[in-house]
Amino acid sequence: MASIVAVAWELARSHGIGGVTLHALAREVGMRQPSLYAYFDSKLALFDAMFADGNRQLLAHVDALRLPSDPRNALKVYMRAFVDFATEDPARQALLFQRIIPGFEPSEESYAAAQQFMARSVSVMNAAGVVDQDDIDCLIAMVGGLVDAQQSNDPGGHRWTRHLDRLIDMYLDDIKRRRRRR
Amino acid sequence: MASIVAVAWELARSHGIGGVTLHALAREVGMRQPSLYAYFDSKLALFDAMFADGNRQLLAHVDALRLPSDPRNALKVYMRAFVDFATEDPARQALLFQRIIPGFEPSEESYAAAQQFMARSVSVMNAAGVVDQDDIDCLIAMVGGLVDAQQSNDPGGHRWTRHLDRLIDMYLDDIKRRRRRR
DNA sequence: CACGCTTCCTATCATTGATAGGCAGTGTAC
DNA sequence: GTACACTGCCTATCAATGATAGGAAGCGTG
Repeated sequence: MASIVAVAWELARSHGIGGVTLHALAREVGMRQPSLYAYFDSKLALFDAMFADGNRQLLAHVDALRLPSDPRNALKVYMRAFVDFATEDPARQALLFQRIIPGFEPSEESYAAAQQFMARSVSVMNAAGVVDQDDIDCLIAMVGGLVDAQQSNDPGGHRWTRHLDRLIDMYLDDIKRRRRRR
Repeated sequence: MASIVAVAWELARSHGIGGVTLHALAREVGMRQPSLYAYFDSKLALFDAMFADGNRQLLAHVDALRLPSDPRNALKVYMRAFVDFATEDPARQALLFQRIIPGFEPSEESYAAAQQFMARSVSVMNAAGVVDQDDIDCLIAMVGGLVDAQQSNDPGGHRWTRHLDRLIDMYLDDIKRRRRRR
């Protein structure tokens, strides 16, 4: 089952996440299309497994980081790792962070992996002084916006993502400034 | 042809942009599915027409605004109008601003409408002191990130979009500060 | 050996986008 | 007034794709 998911990722990388076909996937793993239904109840179930797998990859990616002791730098390194991960594989990014697949909604179980990554992110943000839910929301939206704009308008480049550190600095400074004002 | 596009938008609103089917669309306009090919060379051509139509709607929406004379407030009102437009109809937002449709790429002609909106946006940003391409990019990414996060995590709400004005202020202030520093 | 379980197969569907070819109505040229 | 062409829509049919039904081969256990 894990190897089927791995082959599915290969297909997604070469033909886009929407170009993954059960017939092609079955051919690639040396089976006939109906046999895949022994492993996945539906095509959406396959995507669900891929979603969970991708989030586990992401978690492993950020857990392998050696974060600087300075919380602000740690946040930068962490977010940079996320941005790199997201822009590295467009198909994966599409499945994990966009609503590309019509009708796809991650299962409770697969969503847990995503929430685990989210919790990890929040702890890094907290350490850097991003504590309020509003600020967490805004920072996430900003980073997501960078990734999205990068992917949509300049795939493979860094016209947007190169501003990541500056935007983080700007936002952290703004938080500090607001805190001082109170 | 315009009326077919209008019906297609209705279908998109009720079943999602991915749920638009040529058979259903034909039924809705009182024809058989193959007859639609007299108006659109393919389903992607239909989406292209919808893309152009949606961008014209957007352009009309922002052109109808009476912008405050203060450039900063004008930018806020303008961006608010955009955010409202984008979050108002998820299906339209998906077609216009996300890469939802596998294989869909707007035609040169339809893309012109999008660029027209972009040019309008840039002029409003310019007036507010957002001049460098880098700053324009970042501001667009931020606003897009808000819309995206809103749509994905809290559709119909305003948990993210309510921070729009504050983020604009923060970014404009940052530009001013950087300018002073030079 | 008989039974049951797993694994994969063949055959077949329904849906959907797309193509081929035809037919009725309408207007125009001669 | 008849022939012709053009427009607008139709029926019939395809190929691709996701999904289901039912069966056969292999394998282990009692």
